Amino acid sequence: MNIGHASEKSGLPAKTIRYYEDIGLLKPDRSDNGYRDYSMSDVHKLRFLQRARGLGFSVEECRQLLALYEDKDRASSDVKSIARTKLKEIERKLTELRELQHTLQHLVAHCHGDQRPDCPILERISGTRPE
Amino acid sequence: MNIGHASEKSGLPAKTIRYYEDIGLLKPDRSDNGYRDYSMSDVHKLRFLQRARGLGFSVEECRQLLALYEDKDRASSDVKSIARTKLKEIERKLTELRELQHTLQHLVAHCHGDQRPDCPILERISGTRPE
DNA sequence: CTTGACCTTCCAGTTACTGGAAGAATTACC
DNA sequence: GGTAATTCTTCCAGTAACTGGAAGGTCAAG
Repeated sequence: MNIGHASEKSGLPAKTIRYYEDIGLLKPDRSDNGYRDYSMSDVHKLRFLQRARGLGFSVEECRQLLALYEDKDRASSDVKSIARTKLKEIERKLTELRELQHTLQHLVAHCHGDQRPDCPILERISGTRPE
Repeated sequence: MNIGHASEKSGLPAKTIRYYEDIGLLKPDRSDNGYRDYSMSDVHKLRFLQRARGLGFSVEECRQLLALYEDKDRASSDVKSIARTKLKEIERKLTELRELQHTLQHLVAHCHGDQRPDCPILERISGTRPE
């Protein structure tokens, strides 16, 4: 599969896909014509990268998460340790996202565009006064 | 409140706080000595920025979300429209985060570090085969 | 057989910070 | 009161993670 198709399947621009190769996140085969040739596994990685980056994980965190898949020979305790660390992070993100969700839901349901000077949107957005 | 204290309260480095001022996300008062002076409202904004950026929202998206608070005189239909758009985005992020969470939970619970060549971690991480 | 879409590499520009220098203001200690 | 450490200021340069564009090779359609 060439880069255009991989781009469609993963939701990442071709530019970004080449960049991820540059920094060593994946290394697709090359066809005889020199074109990159992406396997299904490559596409899975790209799709994962597209998601994880959009969820605020850094490229280095993504590299670690991909390594959980790549390093199947890694001691399972290492894998579990990394996974557990990331799980805590995910739970934090889930909580924060739900708080933001509730705030915006409240805004949609109750905001009338008035000038109330004590509008508490930000307090709740910022998590200072979680609902 | 000076920048060091605002940094502590918001979880953002002072450098980043000054940067956010440079690009117009907030404009704290200045004390007589020239030091920046942050109000509680400023700190709420900073805390919100810290969270929203960590959840994968761009600075421009954050600017829009802050505007929901700032522009209280904006027509409520505009506010609601923006909020609804962001709500869809948040729901997508929540779904993706939960999928990633389930994958890692599975990994912690069942991975034994073996060499199974058909290890389906990535398929599930990438959302190609959601659980 | 050429036109157009898609691929290649390379180099420069953008976004969102991040580090460090040089100097002024405040606080902490003797 | 003096001075040393801390915290603040601005400015300028560097990094991370892309993103755009040029110059050119490959390939499928008409």
